[in-house]
Amino acid sequence: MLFREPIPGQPARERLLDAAERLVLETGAGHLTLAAVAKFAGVSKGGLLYHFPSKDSLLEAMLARYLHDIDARVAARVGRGGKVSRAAEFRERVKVLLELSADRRGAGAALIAASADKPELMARCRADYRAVVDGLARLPGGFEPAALVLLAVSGLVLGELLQLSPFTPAERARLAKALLKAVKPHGRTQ
Amino acid sequence: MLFREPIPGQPARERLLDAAERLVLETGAGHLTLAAVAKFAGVSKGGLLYHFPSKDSLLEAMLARYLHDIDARVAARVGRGGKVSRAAEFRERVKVLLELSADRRGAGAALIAASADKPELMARCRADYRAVVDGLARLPGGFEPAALVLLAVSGLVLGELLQLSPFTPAERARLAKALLKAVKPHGRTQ
DNA sequence: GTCTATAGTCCGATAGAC
DNA sequence: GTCTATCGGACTATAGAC
Repeated sequence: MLFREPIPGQPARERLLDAAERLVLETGAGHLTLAAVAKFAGVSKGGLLYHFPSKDSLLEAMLARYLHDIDARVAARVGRGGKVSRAAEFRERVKVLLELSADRRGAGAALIAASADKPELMARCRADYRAVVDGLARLPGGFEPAALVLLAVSGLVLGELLQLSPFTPAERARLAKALLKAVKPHGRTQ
Repeated sequence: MLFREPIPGQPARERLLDAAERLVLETGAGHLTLAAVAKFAGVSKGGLLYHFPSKDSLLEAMLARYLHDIDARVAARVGRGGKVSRAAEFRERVKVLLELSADRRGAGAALIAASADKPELMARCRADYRAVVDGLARLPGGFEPAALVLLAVSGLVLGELLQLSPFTPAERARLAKALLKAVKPHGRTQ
C-alpha cells in the first residue's frame, strides 16, 4: 500500500494483520481467535505465533498499524517539510479518516477488537485522539464546531465497524462530502 | 427507573441485565460470559440461565431493552397523544440519546456486546436507526445537517462505550450543549 | 426459581520436529 | 519461518436436586 511502510514489516506480517482485520469485520470482534486468523491467512497457528507471540501482541500490532497509517497519510498530504496551518492539517486528518476506512474497510477493526479483548490498549488511542482534540481550541472556528465534525466522523466509522450503520453508499458519500465542506478553508467551519 | 417498564420484566431480570451492561463497560465486550454475569449479579450460572436460556437470548434482551428505553423516553417527552412536529421529535430523540448514556453509562453496552458476539443481531438496531434516518430528509434543514448531528451523537456514545473517548466531563457537557443547540427550534439546524 | 455438577467444545500458548 | 501435537483452562449449555 502506498502509505503502509516497511518499518519492521515483512509481507507475511502484513498479510496476517489484514486477515485479522477482515475477520473482525466479517464475524465480529468476539470471533477474532488465533486459529481463525491463521486459517484465514493460510498459515498454521504456529506460523502465526512466530510473528505475534501472543494474542495481545497481535492486537497491539493491529492498533499500532492503524494509528500509524493515519499519521502517515496525514503527513503525506500535509507535506513533510512545509509549514501548514493547524486548520489545514485538521482538514486533512478528517479527509484521511474518511478515506482510510473507505479504502480499507477493516482499517479501524483494531479499535473494536482491542476494546473487546484488552480495553487497556485503548489508552494509546485515547491519547492520540486527545492530542488531536487539544489542537481544536486554537482553530479559527473554535473548539465546538471542529469537535462536532470529529465526533461525526468517528460516529460514521465506528458505526460501520459495528455493523450499525444504516446508510447507503450514496448517503455515505453525501455525508462525507458534507463533513469535508464543514471544514473547508473559507466556508464556515461548520 | 422512570422509563423502564414492566413488559415481562421482573426485578431479577433487570438486575441481570444491569450486571451484563456494567460488565461490558468495565471489562470489555469480549469478557461478557455467563459465569461473570452471574457472579456480578450475585446468582449462580444456573440461576442466570433460568431467566436467559442462552447467551444469545441475554444479548437479545440487552438490545431490546436499550432500544425500548430510547423509544419510551422519546414517547414520554413528546407526549403520547398530542401532535408534534417531526423536528420536535427528532430534537427529543437527540436529547434522549445523550441523556440515556449519561444517566446509565452502560446503556448502550448491548451494541458492542452484540456486535462482538452475534453481529446478526445488529440488523434490528440498524433497522431502527434506518427508520430515524428516513425521517431526516423531511426536516426543515434537510437531510445532511440532521444526519451529521445524529452521527456526532453516535460518535460520542460509541466512543464512550469503546473507551476511546478522550473528552473531559466538562468538554462532554459543552459538546452535548452544542449538539442540542444545533437542533434547536429556531436556530439553524446546524 | 435457584442451585451444583458436569459434559463437550474451543481457546491461548508451549514444545519441538523440519 | 512454518509446521503438528498437545496441555490446561475457560467457555456455553444440560441434567437434575432442592
